[in-house]
Amino acid sequence: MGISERKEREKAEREQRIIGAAKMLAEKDGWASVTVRRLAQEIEYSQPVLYAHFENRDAIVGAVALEGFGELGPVLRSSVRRGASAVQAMEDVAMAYLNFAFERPALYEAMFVLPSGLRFAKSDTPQSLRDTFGAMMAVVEPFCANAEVATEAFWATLHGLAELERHGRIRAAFRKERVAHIVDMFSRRS
Amino acid sequence: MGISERKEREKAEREQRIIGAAKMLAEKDGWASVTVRRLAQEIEYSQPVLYAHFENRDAIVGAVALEGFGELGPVLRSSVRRGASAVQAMEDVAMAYLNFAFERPALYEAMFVLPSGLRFAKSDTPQSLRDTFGAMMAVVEPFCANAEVATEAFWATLHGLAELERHGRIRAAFRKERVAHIVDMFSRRS
DNA sequence: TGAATAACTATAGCGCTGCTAGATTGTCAA
DNA sequence: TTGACAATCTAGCAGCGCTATAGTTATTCA
Repeated sequence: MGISERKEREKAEREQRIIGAAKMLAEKDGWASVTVRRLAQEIEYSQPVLYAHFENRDAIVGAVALEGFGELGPVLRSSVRRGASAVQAMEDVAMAYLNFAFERPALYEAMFVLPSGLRFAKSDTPQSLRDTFGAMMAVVEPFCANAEVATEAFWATLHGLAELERHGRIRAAFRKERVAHIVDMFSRRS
Repeated sequence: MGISERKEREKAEREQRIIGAAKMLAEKDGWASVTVRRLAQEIEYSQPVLYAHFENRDAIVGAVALEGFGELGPVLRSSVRRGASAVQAMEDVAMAYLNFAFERPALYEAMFVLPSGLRFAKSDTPQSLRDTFGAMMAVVEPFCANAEVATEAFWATLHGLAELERHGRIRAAFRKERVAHIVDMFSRRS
């Protein structure tokens, strides 16, 4: 039955094209301009075809978000310089996180802001999500007794910094000072 | 010229009714269900009337957001218990901030997440926004040399905690532990 | 007081959205 | 070749933000 396998392959391919088109359009013109109609046009199929792949528009955002986590984890891990101290490692991860948020705003938005139907901190949390959390925990762990709680706090701080700066709530010019401050705080033994 | 004054009064009244209706609908069914049509129906005028008050839908969100800041500042200030130590004061403000975010999610969303056209950290920043920032700075100041940067970091942490928990990214059950952890960190002299 | 003017408000419509029922086309087994 | 099934498209619904235009009401002046 090579036929059904080919069909499955083609379907997976098309699904990837939808996700790619969504990613591209979102990065280019923002998520508001990512409409099902435009995506359909992009992949050269009619609108209803998309609903054979995704339950609704949110699910498409969710698929992009998942790809984002697939990227963010490795980005954070590889951001740590060779031979870096534990403090430097934490600073590297913090800066890498913020750079990711600012350089890929649409992707970041899909991952953390838009409704996407993704579940976290639950049994069905995908591996890439756990990996990303793990990458952050790796640099927090050396300093804290309760690593999970501390990592959640660390993550929240980075997310808050990214969001407030992205919305112009805090001064972009002082990003480095803020990172220095929070790394200084998180890197004290307790 | 009492006539034009009466008209101005009526217009201001109607504007308040629009904002009130938006707030109410948003809290009840979420911002997605706050449509210009529904607001028009709510205040018993036709749709175009709303555009005599606000440039567009976002501006209505912005007006609600501004009211939110008018509430949040005083809430934070009055949250500090009488005779509280500096550390307790910081914890009180942190908890009050998170409670506000979770108890008034729609209001909080308007203030920090949705596009609202509000400017921050600029010369035209409204007083209520400065007040809110000041309320947070008041509890951070005693511990930090660069109070503004530290306050931005503190605020970012609280915002991150609120958003990640609201989206189910971190475990709601550990809120208190996280707050204890971040207060512990922020309340060390540097 | 009655006509002219200005201010206000409603109707109706545009182009867009997410989503789907039903018709149509293409594919494959009998 | 034909019938069944799956894949796909056409066409449409109800709703959205927003606005041009028409109509009504209130105000002003002769």
